[in-house]
Amino acid sequence: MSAKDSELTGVKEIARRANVSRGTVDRVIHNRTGVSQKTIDIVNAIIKELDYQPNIFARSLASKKQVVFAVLIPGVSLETNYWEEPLLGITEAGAEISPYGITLKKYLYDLNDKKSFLEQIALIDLSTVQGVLLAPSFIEESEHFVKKLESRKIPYVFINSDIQGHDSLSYFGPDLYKSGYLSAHLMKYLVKEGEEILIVNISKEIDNQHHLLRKEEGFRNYFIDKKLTNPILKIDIKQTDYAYVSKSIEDVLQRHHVAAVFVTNSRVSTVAKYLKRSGAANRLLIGFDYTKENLAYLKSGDIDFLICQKPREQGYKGLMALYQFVVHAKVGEKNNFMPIDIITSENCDFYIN
Amino acid sequence: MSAKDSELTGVKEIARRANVSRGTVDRVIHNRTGVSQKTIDIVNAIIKELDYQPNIFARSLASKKQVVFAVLIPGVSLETNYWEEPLLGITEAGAEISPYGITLKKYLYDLNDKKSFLEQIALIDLSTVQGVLLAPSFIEESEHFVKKLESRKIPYVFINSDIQGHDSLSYFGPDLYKSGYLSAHLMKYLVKEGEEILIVNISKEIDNQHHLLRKEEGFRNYFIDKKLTNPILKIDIKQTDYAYVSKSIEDVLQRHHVAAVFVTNSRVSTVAKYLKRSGAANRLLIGFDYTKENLAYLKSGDIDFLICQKPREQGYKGLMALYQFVVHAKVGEKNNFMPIDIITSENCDFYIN
DNA sequence: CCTTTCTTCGTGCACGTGAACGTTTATTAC
DNA sequence: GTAATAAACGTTCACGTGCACGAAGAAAGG
Repeated sequence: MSAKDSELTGVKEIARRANVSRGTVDRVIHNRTGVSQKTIDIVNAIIKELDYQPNIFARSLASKKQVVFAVLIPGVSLETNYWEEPLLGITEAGAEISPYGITLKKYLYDLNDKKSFLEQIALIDLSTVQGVLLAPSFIEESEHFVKKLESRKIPYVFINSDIQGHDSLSYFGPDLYKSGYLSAHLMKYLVKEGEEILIVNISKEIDNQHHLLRKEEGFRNYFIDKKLTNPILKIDIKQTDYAYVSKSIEDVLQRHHVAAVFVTNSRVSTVAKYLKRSGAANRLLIGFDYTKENLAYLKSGDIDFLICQKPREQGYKGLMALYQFVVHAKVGEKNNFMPIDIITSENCDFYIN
Repeated sequence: MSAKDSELTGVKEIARRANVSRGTVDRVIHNRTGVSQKTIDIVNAIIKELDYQPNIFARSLASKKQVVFAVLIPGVSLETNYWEEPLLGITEAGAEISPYGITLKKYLYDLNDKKSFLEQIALIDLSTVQGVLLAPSFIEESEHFVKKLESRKIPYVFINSDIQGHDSLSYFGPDLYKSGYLSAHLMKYLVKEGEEILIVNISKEIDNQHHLLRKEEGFRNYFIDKKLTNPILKIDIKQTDYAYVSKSIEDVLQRHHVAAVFVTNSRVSTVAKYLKRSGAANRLLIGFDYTKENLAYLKSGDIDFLICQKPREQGYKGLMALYQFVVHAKVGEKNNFMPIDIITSENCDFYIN
């Protein structure tokens, strides 16, 4: 750590102990050719023994190589500007580490369009990339992509939603199951026993987004765990425009007496809009994310609660974790669940995304 | 920014343009002696023109100097472990920047003892310190200290509470006035018009801690702004032990019919303890901070709301701001108010301090 | 045995800055 | 005017690492 240990550390010391030159040690460290297996083993043993950490200052000085991170997340869409926030956090972290020679390349895909996800992936030149930060919105395609990353030994960090069973460096985002669970908990307080509850999934790609599915699972399991008898209805709405959404909701509300609505993503404002216009705003409405539209309906009383999970921090911390690993070889926690913030009209003015 | 600009930047280029040697430029940059005023002016002009930013890698490589930051905050006390959290954030940031040669020196004082604050200050050897992160709990003493820092041109960052009118680099903490204001807002929802409200300040050094005073001010002003008629009582309790606190509260409660209690700091658990024991827990109780004790009373229903303001993040961001300034000469926002989180028994399990 | 080729390794320069040391020029003292 | 001193500036090495170049030795082929 301290500068005085210089005689006991560094490539020079390793070389001295191994009775080889600095160049040879360097070759071992960088897995370059031209070293006998015997020497490799000796050097590696000493590296391990000394717990050698390369001096990143000297390294960056000597090498003109820039470290490049690819960022693969949704862009802002017409229906929601949610993804502005993670991007802000990412940009902030990017600015912080840019003095250390890190460059970001951003690839923004359309959350409504699986094809654009693949297109953006195709644009990433993996041979020039030392790490990837991604939101794995489409399960299968993401899995395929991260397998490619793994085979190339490129570290990657998930944000916003996780894919289990893969060797990601870490995950920063909600505990999806628990956010659904908490939403149910909140709802229980405000509906009476036996009243009907409606779950609304709005997404062109519902089946591919386990994001929504996990939340629904958590929500339902709360009612099961607590042995509550409220009937739970559900609709999947695969078009995101207002006309289609409102019609779908209307359909259900005509046939059922729904006391509370749970929208599994930030599209809750679309539902709020309909409920308000149709004069049915007295129903309890819970949804996700502190977007501009949602905020307006929260303030007007049409949305009762918004669940929010620090989108900006997800981006910031996700990128930082990647940086800490790639540059400093520091491994942090694998799962980093964001707090589940409950936003109401009372505290919304003080919330920071 | 990029490595290719190397010919156009750096000390070498400055020297070339000024027709002097690198050594002379170096002397100007570091305000060392041995350069004529004329040369100094020329070099400085060029530095400004080129917007020269020293290469921190080369700098740290060449210089064995360690950067030292002093951290001056309260230690954990018997009554509250609140200060664990800022310290955690500080330690986390410290670990992150330690590869860049930053060392922390921690000076923990007793929040209940003004003398210990002065003692810790006396321990700080300012000639070895390049920056200070502090919680200015005692107004006058803090002012005196930061004046000394200013005269030595040592940058400093406030956390937790701010002192106006000083040249701090920045502030990370609550907008005290607004947190009082929001508390009042919450309280309004749950008391009826005309019911009596009690403000409780618990601290050995109330008069010195504008922390408490500003919160009270915000709280009172809400009721004034909204033209509410609830009588507002107040007690200052200058001993922090349970016996004394409970007696003080009991005193008031016997003489008044109090519907709601607002405790201006984390000592709210002491009040909760009394209310619970005395069987008077049906009163609304609002206080501050996500401490272990408070959490227990929140879950048991004896505390209704906790206002919390990211103590850990205050520490983390405060130290980072200091680092960004000292090492990268980056100036961020001066006032960084933390979000005002409302913790209830519903979301407390998901909160991150 | 000599030449060629390949494997294995050592040496030296470069990165941009800090700082000690050396050199030149200007100033002062006698 | 000369020596002594001070002021102003130039030169050089060091920091730890990456990388190009080339050397030494072993292996292979004739």
